[in-house]
Amino acid sequence: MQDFIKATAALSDITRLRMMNILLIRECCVCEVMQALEISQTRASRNLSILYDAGFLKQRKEGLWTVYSIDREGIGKENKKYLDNIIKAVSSALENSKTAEADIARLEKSKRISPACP
Amino acid sequence: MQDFIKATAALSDITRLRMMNILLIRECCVCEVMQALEISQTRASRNLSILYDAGFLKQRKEGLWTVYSIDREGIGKENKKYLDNIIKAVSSALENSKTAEADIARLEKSKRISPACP
DNA sequence: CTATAATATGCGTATATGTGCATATATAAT
DNA sequence: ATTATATATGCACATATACGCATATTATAG
Repeated sequence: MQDFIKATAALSDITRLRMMNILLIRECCVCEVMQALEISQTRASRNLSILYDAGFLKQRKEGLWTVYSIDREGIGKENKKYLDNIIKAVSSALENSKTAEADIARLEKSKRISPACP
Repeated sequence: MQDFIKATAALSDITRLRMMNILLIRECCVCEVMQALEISQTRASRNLSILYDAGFLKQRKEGLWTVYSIDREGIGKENKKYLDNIIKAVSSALENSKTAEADIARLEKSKRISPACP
């Protein structure tokens, strides 16, 4: 029950919903999320952590980058069945949103920043 | 998108989740909710309103009582498809919760208070 | 080892949220 | 009308949340 509350609390924020929206398209490092949503680094990092703690995302380090993506395996687990239904709800909630569309448009131009991308 | 945020915010609270739990069993007036969850009148009324505003409940007046119940028709509507998935998530989140069980046990003894029940 | 770059985090602050108390509102009975 | 009862709501307060700024941490490159 507490896990469910954590999950719904994580989604009841527009910044994090927008993050789910672009992550449903493809994995992103923090700086790509910043670019797509046009938000600060702190804000991106903090909110991605919250989605991660709630069980929606997995993360991996790739050089200097922390890459976040939807944790499809974790979400499929029997003891967290509700996450699956929540993700479906997220998808249907994002339909017809101008903001969500604009984020995706910017996502397409977003790149990992500088030095040398793998 | 704002509606979805309202809906998830409504569910990210233990009191309101417990309310959904008992309302999934049967409709209740405010005083029955108070008894089942052992909470104050203010708390019951306020939180039921929040669930109502979020689109999960419908209400009707029956004499002095305000009776709340899950709004199954509203939830089924095409433009609020996500509510359906959220309700499924609620149900699966409530499985194996001691608190939820205790609430149901008390719900069975809960009655509309005094004068003359219809 | 030092410098640089991407991300994480401590802290302060503004705003939002949950609650109880007291009181208002509405309905029904006398 | 007056009274009693179930529910709703204004207000105050304590706690939680979201954010930016500055700084710490982690990893790469020279």
